[in-house]
Amino acid sequence: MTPSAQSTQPRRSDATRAAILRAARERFAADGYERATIRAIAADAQIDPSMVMRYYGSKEGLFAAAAEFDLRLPDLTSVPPAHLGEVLVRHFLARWEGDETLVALLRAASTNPGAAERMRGIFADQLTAAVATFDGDPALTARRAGLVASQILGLAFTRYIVRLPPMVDTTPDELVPWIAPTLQRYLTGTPVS
Amino acid sequence: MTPSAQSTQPRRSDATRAAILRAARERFAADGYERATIRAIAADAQIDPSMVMRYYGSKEGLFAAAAEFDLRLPDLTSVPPAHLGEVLVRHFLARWEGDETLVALLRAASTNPGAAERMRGIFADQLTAAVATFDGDPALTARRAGLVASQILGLAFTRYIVRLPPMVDTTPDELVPWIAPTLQRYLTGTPVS
DNA sequence: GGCTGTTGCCAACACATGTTGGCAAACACT
DNA sequence: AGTGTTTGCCAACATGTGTTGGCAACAGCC
Repeated sequence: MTPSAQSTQPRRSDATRAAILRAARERFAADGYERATIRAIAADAQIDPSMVMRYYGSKEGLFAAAAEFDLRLPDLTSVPPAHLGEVLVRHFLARWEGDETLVALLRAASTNPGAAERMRGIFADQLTAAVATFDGDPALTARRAGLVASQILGLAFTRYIVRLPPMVDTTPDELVPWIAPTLQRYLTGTPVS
Repeated sequence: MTPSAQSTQPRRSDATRAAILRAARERFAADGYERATIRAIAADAQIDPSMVMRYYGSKEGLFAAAAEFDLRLPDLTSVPPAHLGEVLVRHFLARWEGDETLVALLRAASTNPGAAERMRGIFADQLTAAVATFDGDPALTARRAGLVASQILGLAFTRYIVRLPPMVDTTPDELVPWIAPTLQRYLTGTPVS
């Protein structure tokens, strides 16, 4: 390790590292944490299993690196309040169609405590923070974010994990008019008793 | 095996079978399919691991027996149409608070294809059938059931699996007025474009 | 009593897993 | 050319897994 700035020197093994990460994301998404073996990931990346250990320390470390995930939520203050729900569904659907990281995280969170913890962090921090930008009541804010998470994750769970036929066969454009009003009410509505 | 009626003879090992099943449900619910080992289940039931094999054939067979699940949906034709959503949330929350079978199924469905298949069957058959009793349009019926499943399973996933704080700290009575309108619209509403 | 089927446990097998240490080749740098 | 570091592979270890076969104790029945 160089004592001075070490972040900007490209290493010769960067390609290998990237290949491992890509294979890991694929396997974790397809098989979940325990079924995705280091040997299988290494085989996909066409390298030796011991390389994975050297570069990522352990299986947990590899998962931690592979499941780095940013919701990339847009600035909600610049969205017309009446369109918040629609913007959010569209954003989420677009965000994880084609990026298997969230599926990997979702599958792993079911059985791996560390993954569940990370999932909690992502939604508690990023989503709650976004909701807080336009919601005044701090007590309600967390609940609103939790409710949105329940519908969003339920959508992902039924569509990408369980693969319920009616949820798989429906296009995002067909889904939006159903889901958007739900999120809209969770975000800006008040429960009627 | 007796060639005649064999279903009504109680066996001496019924207590053992039941203990295994109870321990299996607990372990599958707490750890998921792969982490729940036959040895741990046998230890919980205070029995030898080989007994599990003799009575349930294999780990998959044990899971199949432990994850038998009936939603026990009420007759929806006798429910005032305007209260369908509320009745359903209340029913689901009551149904799986205290019964860990669904949690076991939910966890396992994330990584085990067979469990996912069973989950698909449960919701496709039982829920879609229930919706069909009051919904006229067959094409829409499946979609309505899928949408309800997405919110219901999302609720269970965030509350019992990921354990998002705002969803865990909320009582069923507080949850109902938020979730009920969602289900109500999925069941009887029409999407606005 | 004797006999048959059941219940239970022990020990072991075959295999897959995460993980480690050593060693050869390729590289970077003087 | 020479030296230290990095990259990669091979072989192996320790452990945990589902699963199997054999053998003792027991219950039920003639």
